[in-house]
Amino acid sequence: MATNAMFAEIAALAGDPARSSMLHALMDGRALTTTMLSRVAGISPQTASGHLSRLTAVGLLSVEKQGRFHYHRLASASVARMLETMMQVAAELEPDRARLSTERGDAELRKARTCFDHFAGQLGVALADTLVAQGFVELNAEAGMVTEAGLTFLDAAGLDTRPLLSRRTGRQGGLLCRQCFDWSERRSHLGGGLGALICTHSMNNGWTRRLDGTRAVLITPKGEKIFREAFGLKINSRRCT
Amino acid sequence: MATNAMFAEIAALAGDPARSSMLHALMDGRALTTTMLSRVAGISPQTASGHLSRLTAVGLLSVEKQGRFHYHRLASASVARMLETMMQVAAELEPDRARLSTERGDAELRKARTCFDHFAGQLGVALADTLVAQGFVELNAEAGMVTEAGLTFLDAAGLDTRPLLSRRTGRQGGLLCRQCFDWSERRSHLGGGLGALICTHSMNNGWTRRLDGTRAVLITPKGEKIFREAFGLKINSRRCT
DNA sequence: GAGATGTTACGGTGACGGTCGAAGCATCGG
DNA sequence: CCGATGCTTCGACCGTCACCGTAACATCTC
Repeated sequence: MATNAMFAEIAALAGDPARSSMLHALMDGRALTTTMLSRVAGISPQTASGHLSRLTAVGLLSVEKQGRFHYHRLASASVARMLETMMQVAAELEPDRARLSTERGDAELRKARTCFDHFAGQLGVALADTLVAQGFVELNAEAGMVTEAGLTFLDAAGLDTRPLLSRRTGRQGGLLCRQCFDWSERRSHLGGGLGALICTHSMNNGWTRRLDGTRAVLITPKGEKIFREAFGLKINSRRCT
Repeated sequence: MATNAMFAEIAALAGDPARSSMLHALMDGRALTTTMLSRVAGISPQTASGHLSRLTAVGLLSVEKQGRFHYHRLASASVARMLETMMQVAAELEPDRARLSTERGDAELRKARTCFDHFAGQLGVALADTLVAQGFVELNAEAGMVTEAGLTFLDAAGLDTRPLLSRRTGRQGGLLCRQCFDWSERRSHLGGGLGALICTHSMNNGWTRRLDGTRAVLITPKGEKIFREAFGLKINSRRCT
């Protein structure tokens, strides 16, 4: 099998701690510079440069030059999903799960973060929960679907679902969509095109914004009001455990 | 992040060519002995034993001792899905895709094979296609769903869908199910619980059987008749390209 | 019990690759 | 034009790990 060698190469690239750190830092879909990533990984810029060159050469990353800065990002959504899946297995195999809750800087990450192109953490799970509770979305461990009522609701909320509907295949149910397993909440939340739509719309309309330098996401007062009143979200009652 | 170290360790384990070969050999869900796996990887049994110990220690594999034989298998469906996802990225990043079609022993693999617990290859894709064409299943790039008519059809074909229905969450559509992207056909096919149900039922009823030592699957005359008459499958017209 | 087979443990060897310092190139600002 | 910043390449060092012999243990067969 020809892909076997490529498989091993990809896994080996992801297997180095320094490269692994950099890939994780890029999992929110943003682009970071070489020096930024070297600091994340705790290595010198020279070493980071070599790593990033290799990751780009095989196609895991893509590079965009802006002046003297080189911005690196994940090359595709497939790569992001691969990292998510590996992350999930890593979380499952983690021997001492109790330590997770007492992790130092993770509190904000656990509350709300981006997962390449959609929300995760308590915000992501709570959004999925409230949409399910209102019958707008169906979700199980294997897949998800937006109901007809859900499409109407999303349109009313100002989210343009037309680009998603173009991918629609059948007519019997609603819009089939991807579900993503949350490694910190150990629950399913919305991913795929629908998750991306909600996330970008929230960012563009000031409902949420990124905390600089991390994957953590801040819910603005405006966003909290909208999430509570329009979506029926109760994020505040969901304390960190 | 505590899972970062575990992530790197998992990736590093999968990154060695010898271990990668063994993991691929186990991707059909069967259990193989240490010596069998050493032959697959082209290394000595001693070396293979060491590799398998490490893979088991972190939890990627599980071992079952039967007399002097040690049977190794993938520890969970999560691990299998992780390997599938990595396989998909590897296929996407493969530089010369034309070579795939002329690959030596891959012809049988491309025709019909198992993907941990469900069918893949031309058989898997054709099964999905015919079920979609008859309105029994809806499928897009992100998810899948069995319609009410599909559930009726499966029951009539002798497949017990009750264990799947217990996971069902909503009532509006049908049964949400996992879709799996086929790295050789570059199309979606049925995975998850539904895919596993079809595969095990086919194996148990003699519709298909495994070609010894590989992931390739042989469609028996009985199975071909059933697939053609009951499922409306046209696998023979789909020649290797 | 004796021989054969499957598996694991140990020690030594060799190669791959991660790391940083030094140096060179590109870009921005003054 | 010149210094500063970001990035890359090169060379050398060094730790890690895959690999195989050899040997020991477990199990099955005769």
